[in-house]
Amino acid sequence: MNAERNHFFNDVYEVVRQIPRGRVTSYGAIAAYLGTKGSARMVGYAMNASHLDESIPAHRVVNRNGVLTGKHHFEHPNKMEELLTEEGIRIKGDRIVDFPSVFWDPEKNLYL
DNA sequence: GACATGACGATTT
DNA sequence: GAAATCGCCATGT
Repeated sequence: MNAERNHFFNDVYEVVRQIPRGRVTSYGAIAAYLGTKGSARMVGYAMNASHLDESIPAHRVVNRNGVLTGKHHFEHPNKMEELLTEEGIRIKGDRIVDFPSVFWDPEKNLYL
């Protein structure tokens, strides 16, 4: 069948899996890394479907503000914040403290 | 196939 | 500096 159709989802999942522990990245960064093929929204959309795959640390993906926009899509709204805190990331409200410091850019750490 | 929606982002008001 | 607006494009109805 058309594996090409899912190319975007597949790529997004792969990049997300490469995120080191204690780091986070943004939807836009992933989209930019894959190219302009998909906008940041598509990344978020892909993550929505990621709930089918347990291997995807979706909690390490936040929006460009460092806000846990997708926490409500987890098993429990607190799960995302909890997981990040476990990895040494401090959360204030729904926002990551010192976000640029824990930000992981695939373009700077991954080589294609 | 038109209409509405969405885990975003950048720009403008 | 917060709120509103447009652009992005796949997915569901």
